[in-house]
Amino acid sequence: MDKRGEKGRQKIEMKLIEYRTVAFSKRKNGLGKKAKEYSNLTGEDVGFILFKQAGKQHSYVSPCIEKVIDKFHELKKNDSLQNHTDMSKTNVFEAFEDLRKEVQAFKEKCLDSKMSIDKHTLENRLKKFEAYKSRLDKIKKEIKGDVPGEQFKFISEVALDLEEMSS
Amino acid sequence: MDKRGEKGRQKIEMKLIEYRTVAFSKRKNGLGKKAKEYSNLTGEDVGFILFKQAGKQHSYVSPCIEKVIDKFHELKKNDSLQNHTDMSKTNVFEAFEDLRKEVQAFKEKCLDSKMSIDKHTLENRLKKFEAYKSRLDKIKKEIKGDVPGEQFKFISEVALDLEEMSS
DNA sequence: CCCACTATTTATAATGG
DNA sequence: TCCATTATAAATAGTGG
Repeated sequence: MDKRGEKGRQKIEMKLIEYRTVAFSKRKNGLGKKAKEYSNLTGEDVGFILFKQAGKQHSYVSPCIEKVIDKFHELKKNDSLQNHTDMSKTNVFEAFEDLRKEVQAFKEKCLDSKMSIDKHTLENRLKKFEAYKSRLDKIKKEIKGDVPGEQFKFISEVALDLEEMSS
Repeated sequence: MDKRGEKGRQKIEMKLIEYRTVAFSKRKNGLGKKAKEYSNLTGEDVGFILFKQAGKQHSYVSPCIEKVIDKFHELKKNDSLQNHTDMSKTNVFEAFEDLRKEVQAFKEKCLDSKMSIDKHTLENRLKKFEAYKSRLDKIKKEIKGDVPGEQFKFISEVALDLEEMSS
């Protein structure tokens, strides 16, 4: 008998659908799996954030990102005491977005031949980059021991329910 | 003739491999596609970040996250002038991670029956949540008009080359 | 990097527990 | 939410341009 149309995967139009908790859960897991595979293959660390809109079913926070952020704060304290470096950032994502901006600005200055960078500024920038970089290394090293059974890759996820508290 | 083993997809072990730029590019695109599909289906906004390690081939920044962050800064200025609200956060990811922490702390206080929350504190918290929420709404509204051809969903990506500047 | 093609693997929709 | 099964859809490794 012809089983087509009865069961098995059916094509889904990519538009907003509701109350498909099982399907959403599978896709969220799939997204995490793909991110982890990409990370394992390339060596890049991957983080992602889900912003949940309305009063949907639930909000979810993986323990992994909590751990990374806690460690980040802990190391921030130690670094500022020991090295007197600028450790003002309070969030891994923010710190690295900040670093990206600095790298970009630095590149632009280098490419602009009309403007020469003085050595003091250059040294300060490089110091800051080194500080951030060593902090990431420390975080990765510290977390590695806490995550049992698999190679540490920075796969993290945060889901927020934005409406939940204000209604 | 038997074409198995000659071409077509082969199984790949999920460990670090190098110089597979084409394969990586395909997987990065796939990751973005999956994130966009998830976002379109659920209505949640999704952001992800790639932390690139060593001096690999390239670093990539999508224009989308730039636009969101620029808009965030622009609205921050306006909000603080017009509403005198606390708009100290300088980064979308940081702001929402911060919000998540506040929500969590608030929940814990509510569940702790030994501790009653005074109305003044409660009102201040709700005000702050409302301010963040309206800012996200504004960002989404503003960006929507700038992204041609598709429904706005917060799919953003940042790749960093951490080693590039310090070597 | 892009595109296109093919053969295969992987993800997942539907369903039931 | 989890697990399992099945059939199909989608992703992608390998290759060449």
